[in-house]
Amino acid sequence: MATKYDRIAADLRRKIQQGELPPGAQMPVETVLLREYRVSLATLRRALDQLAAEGLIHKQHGRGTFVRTPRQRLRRTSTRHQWEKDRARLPIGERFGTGSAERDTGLQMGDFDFSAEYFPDAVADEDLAEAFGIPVGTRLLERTYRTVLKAEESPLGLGRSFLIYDMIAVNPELLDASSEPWPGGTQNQLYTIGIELDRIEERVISRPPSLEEAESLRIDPGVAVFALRKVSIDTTGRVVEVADSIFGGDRTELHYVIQLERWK
Amino acid sequence: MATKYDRIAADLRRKIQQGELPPGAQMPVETVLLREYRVSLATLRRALDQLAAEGLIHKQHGRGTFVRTPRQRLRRTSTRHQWEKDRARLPIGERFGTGSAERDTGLQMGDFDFSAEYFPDAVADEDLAEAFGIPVGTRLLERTYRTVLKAEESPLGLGRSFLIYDMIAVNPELLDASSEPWPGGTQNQLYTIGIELDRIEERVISRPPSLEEAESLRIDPGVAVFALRKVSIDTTGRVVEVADSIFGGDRTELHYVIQLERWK
DNA sequence: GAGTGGTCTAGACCACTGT
DNA sequence: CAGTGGTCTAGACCACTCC
Repeated sequence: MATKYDRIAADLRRKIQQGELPPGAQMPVETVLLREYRVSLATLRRALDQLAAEGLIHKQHGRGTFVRTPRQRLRRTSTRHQWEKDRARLPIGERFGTGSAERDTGLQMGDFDFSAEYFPDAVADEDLAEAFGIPVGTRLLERTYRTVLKAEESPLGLGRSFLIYDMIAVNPELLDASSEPWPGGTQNQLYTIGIELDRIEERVISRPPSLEEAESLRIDPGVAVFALRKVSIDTTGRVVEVADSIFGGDRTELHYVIQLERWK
Repeated sequence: MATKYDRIAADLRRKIQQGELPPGAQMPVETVLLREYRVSLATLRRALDQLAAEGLIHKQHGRGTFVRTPRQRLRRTSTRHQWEKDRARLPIGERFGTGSAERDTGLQMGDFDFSAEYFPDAVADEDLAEAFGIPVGTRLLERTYRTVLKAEESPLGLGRSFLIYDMIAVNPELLDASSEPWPGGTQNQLYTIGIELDRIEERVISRPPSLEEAESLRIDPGVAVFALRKVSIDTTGRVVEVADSIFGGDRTELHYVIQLERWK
């Protein structure tokens, strides 16, 4: 026999998928469900936690439990990098207005709240030193990003980017957080100091969110995150940027195109 | 104040990371931990479930709870596709011996148990029909794979691949499961019927495992899986293969290289 | 059969949100 | 303050593994 919590979860899942409990609706409160299913609180909560891990419902302490709008997963494409490179040398007027996040989501600049903080006194720890191929303790510019969709409460993703301080300091504008959001993105910033990217390497793992990540991404218990490390390598083979991003696992879809060389 | 289960989980995590509870060792049994931390069973189990979700421990009903060997995450690279394409036209002797899974892991053919099942009477459902761009009901060859590392209990991944039946039937060998593992992989199989791939598109999401997936991948409660859909497109623009793979989220690392075009 | 983890109960009390 | 979900307890009984 399947467990009680499995059967309760399956029953509620069916009610959601068949529209009996429509998107946005408040779920019956725990006391009602307890009466309805005649189980103990622990059993009921286990069933609800299962649905929350699937991203079907969203529990809010003190407010209630709600059916999630079947949110389109945010698509993050690998072609964004070539697209960004193509625009990096355009005049500012053409760079302005939309960035790669807008391209991926099909939304406009104004739909986003985009906030960045700059920390010009970061230093490379062991992990970053290895990723860059530089000595531990090298001075870095650290930038943290948080991209929030105005229509929603929770950020799409969190990001931390690292650049080698001495490499970029030749353009003081790049050290200044008030220039954000920079039209054309990082690849244009690098272009202003004569750097062209050759390739980008991305490494993706899945893991449970940290406490802070779960909080700021408004992740329900049980939902994993994508942790993505992007390493940008320029045409001379140097690592010029290392960036770590976190995306909610229930809201994100990663999309990669691998172009193959023709047979001769 | 942090919760009790958070403090217990943090304490045990520290003991594991500091080597007090070494990899492979059995964790103290629940009754001991209950005495040690003076909490109720539900609280203790919540702490242990948290560690299991992180992949630090592995619970086995009836046997005990064990510290996981800090297993290297299996790296699955995007360059494997180009590598496989380069080998697709080599004579059989050179194709034999190692495939792309071996290349990614650095292991030899003999380290794997590789099993495949063929279902020549599959038909395209709505989802597959859309992915292929063919009518619903079109006949497909479905192949399911399970790659098991002999040194470990659990499979590295599960896979289901779909090919259009009429497209590949011109080479009857391709319809025969007993030819597996086919030296040179799917790209060589396609080469035998005159198909060259132009590009591969991969779509990755994270979600909780189904009951069957959790069972066959030996996934602990709370660990998410990567669900990867690979779509292969040939030089004429046709979709020639659609393959879905499932990887344990705590054991897998996806690696992508995005090569950029030079500025002119 | 002894020992392990898995399910489940019936409660108590706490913390957060809104009015 | 009323109403919601979050934490926690002290038990009972079940299911699986191994000797």
